[in-house]
Amino acid sequence: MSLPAKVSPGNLSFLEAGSVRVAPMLIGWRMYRREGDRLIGGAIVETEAYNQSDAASHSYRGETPRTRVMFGPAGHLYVYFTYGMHYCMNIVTGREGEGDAVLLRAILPDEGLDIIRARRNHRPDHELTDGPAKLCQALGVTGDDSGKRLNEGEFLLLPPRGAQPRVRATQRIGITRDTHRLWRFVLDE
DNA sequence: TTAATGATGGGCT
DNA sequence: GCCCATCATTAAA
Repeated sequence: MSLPAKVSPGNLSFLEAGSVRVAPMLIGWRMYRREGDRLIGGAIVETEAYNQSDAASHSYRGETPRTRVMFGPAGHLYVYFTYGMHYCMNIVTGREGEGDAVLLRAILPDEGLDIIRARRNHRPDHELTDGPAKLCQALGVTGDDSGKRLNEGEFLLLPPRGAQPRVRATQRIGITRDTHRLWRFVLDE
């Protein structure tokens, strides 16, 4: 992709809706990270919604130093460290103070594949970015990126290339509370 | 193909 | 001290 230095990112105000509404809308949008003159990333194919009413959410027990950016304005990255070795990235949604975010669980990479393959230790292509921590590893995202705002240069959230794809809702993965909610959204072939 | 398990450290009770 | 919004490896079938 030959992207101009100055992109026109479009209006991200739709992120101010609640995460349960935004998470399915994000399927098909494209997340890229700019490293020098390279772009790394691709289309989002799996998301999960989290909010403060939700016992599985980091924001459930209120704002803490860790979750501060999750309670900030929409359109920022919330990155957390988990299981002693992994990072996961979220897009903050909703209104400031709500503690609302969408976890990015998987993308279909289409830019920077050589870099992604190297970072992912040359695993099979279908295992490069098919989990939240794999995605962060592939894009080189760490806790240092938490709080960064989208579409200000380094992280780009771009609209789908074609029509909005079909989306399927399922139960979320890897949580132990509020598991009944159908707040995981995947691209429906 | 699926199932079980160890790695590893910050956050919070 | 317990709990993870996980992953890669190994084992079983």
